[in-house]
Amino acid sequence: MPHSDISNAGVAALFYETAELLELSDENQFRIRAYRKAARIIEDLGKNAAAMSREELLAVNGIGKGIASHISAIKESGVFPELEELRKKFPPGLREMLKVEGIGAKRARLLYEKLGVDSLDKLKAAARSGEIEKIDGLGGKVQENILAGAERVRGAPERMLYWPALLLAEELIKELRLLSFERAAYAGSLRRGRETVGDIDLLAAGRPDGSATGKFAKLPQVERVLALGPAKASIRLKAGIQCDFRIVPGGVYGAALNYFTGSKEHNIVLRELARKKGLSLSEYGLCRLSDTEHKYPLAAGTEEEIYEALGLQFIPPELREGAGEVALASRKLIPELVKLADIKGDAHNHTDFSDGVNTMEEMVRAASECGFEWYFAGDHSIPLGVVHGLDFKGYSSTRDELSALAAKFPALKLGRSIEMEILKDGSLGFTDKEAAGTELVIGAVHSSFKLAEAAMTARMLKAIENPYMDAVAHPSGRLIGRRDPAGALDYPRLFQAAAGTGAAFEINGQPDRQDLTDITARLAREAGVKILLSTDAHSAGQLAYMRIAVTVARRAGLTKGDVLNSLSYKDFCEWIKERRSRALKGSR
DNA sequence: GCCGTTTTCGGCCCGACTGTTTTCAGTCG
Repeated sequence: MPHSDISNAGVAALFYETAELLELSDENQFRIRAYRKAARIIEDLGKNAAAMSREELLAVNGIGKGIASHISAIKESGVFPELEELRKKFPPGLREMLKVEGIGAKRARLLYEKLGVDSLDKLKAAARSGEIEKIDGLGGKVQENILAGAERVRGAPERMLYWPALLLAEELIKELRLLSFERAAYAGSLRRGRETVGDIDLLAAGRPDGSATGKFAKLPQVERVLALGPAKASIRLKAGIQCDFRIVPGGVYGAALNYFTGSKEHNIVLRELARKKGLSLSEYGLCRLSDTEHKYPLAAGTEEEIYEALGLQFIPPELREGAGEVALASRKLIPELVKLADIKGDAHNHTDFSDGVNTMEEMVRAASECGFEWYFAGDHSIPLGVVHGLDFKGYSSTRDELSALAAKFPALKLGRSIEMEILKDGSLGFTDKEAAGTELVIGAVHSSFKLAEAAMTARMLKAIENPYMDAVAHPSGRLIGRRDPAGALDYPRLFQAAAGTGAAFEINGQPDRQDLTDITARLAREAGVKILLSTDAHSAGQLAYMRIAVTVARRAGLTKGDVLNSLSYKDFCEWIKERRSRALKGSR
C-alpha cells in the first residue's frame, strides 16, 4: 500500500537517522552530509515530498537520483530499506549516547567496541567504574565529562521561542556594552529569525586576550561554563539555553558576523563559491588561498563587502538557509524584503470588551505611540463565549465608542475589526447581513481542531468562499510546543480559493503562533494571496509582536507589495471595499 | 550522495577548544 501521506518531517527523520548511523559506520563524510542536507531541504519544502514526481524532486537543489529513489521507496513501502539494514548493525542505544555532550560517532563506536557500552545506563556505569579512562586516547578528564554529560542528557533538545530568545540576547548585549564592547550583536538562528532557537550566538569586536570571555563567563545570567578560551566562551544560561560568545578583531567583524549568522548550509555554499574563485572564506575574511594566515583579506570589515567581493547581491539574514538564495543573489534576484518601517497599522488585536486586558482607549493610545498611521481595533465574535465574543449589536456599539476616541488621537485613523468565529461547518458567527455591516472580518477557528484533513479543509474552504471573509487568521491553529497544527490542511487548495475571492491570509505575530509560517506564507504569496501581518495583541505591550510577524514575512521572502499593512489607510479601506464587491459578484 | 561556464569523475568549508598527546584526533558549530 502506498504511503504517499508520509509527512516531510517523517521522511526527514529517516534521513537524519541514516546520517547518524552512517557516521557510526565511519562512512564517507560527504555522503553523510548529503543525507543531512536532503533532510533539511525536505523539512522546508512546503510541498509534500512523497507526493512530488521524480522530475520535481530532481529539480530541487540537493536532491539527486539517490535521494529521489529513496523517497519513492519510502512512499511505496513506508520504510527505508537501507536504513533498516543500518539499524541491524548498531543497537538503538548508540544513538542515545550521541546526545551526550562530548560523545560523537567515533567515541560512541569506540566505547561500544571496547566495552560493549550500548546504552546511557551502561555508559554511566562504565564511567563510574573507571573503565573509560583505560582506553587508549581517552583519559580521566574525558571520563569525567562523559559522566557529567550523560547525567544531563534529556529527550529532544529544548528550543526557545524566537521572542524570549530575542529579549534575552538584547539583555546580554547590554551587558557586553557595559563591558565596554562598542560593537556587539546576536547572530545565529536568532538573527535569521527562526521561529525557535536552540542557542544564542553573540559576537563582539575586541581583543581576544582572554579577559573579556572570562568576564562574560561570570555574568549573573550564567549557570555553567561549558568551554572557555581567549576568543570564545560557551555557557549555559540560567534561562535554560546555551550561549556561544565569540570575540573577533574589529577589522574582521563583518566576516565573523557572516560566519556566525550561518546557516551552516549557507556558509558552505558561500565557501564553495569562494573556492571556485580561488579564495577562501572564514570568520577572518575572504582571503586568497595562498594567504593562509588571513593577513590580507579582500573583504572582512562588513558583510556587504563580503557578498560584493563574491559577486553577490547582499542576502538578508532571514534568507540564509542554503535553499537556493545564493544562486538568486548571483543573478541579482533577491527581493527587497518588507521591513518594520513599511508597516502602517495592525488590524487583529483585542480589547477588554472580549479577552484583551486593556481598554479600547489604552490599545488605541499604544497603537498611536507605535507610530502607526491606522489601527483597526478588534475583538472576538460570538459564539466564542469563554472570551466574551461580541454579537453584532456589541460590535456596533463598541464601534461607536471607538469613533468617539477619534478626536483624542487625530493622527491615527481608526477602524473596527472582528475576529470572526469559523464554525464547525464553515459558516461564520455573524449572518451575511450582519457581516456586511462590519468594517473588517478576520476569520478564525477556535474549536473542533481535531477534524480530519478533508473535513478541516472543507470547513476552511467554505469560510473562504464567504464574500465577507476578508482575511483568515492563524489557519493551522498551532501553539508551538503546546498544540500541533491542524492535521495537514490542504494549503494549495485554500490559497487557490483565497486568490479567487481576494481573501488575505494572516501571519500571526504571537510568539507561539507564527502562523502562517515562513513556509506556508511563501506558498500563499506564490498563489497570489495577499498577506496581513497581525500582532493578535491581547495587551498594549503585545503590539510589539508586529516585529515577529515582519520577521516571518521576511523569511518567507515577502516584499512590501505582498503585505496589506504597507497600504495607507485610504488604500487599505479601498482594498476591503473592492475585495468584498468582487467576491459578492463572484458568489452570485 | 550531490554536482558541473575547469563536467559524468573527482572533488566536496573552516576554525576553536579540549584532552591527550608532543603533533593530533575528536567534537562542536
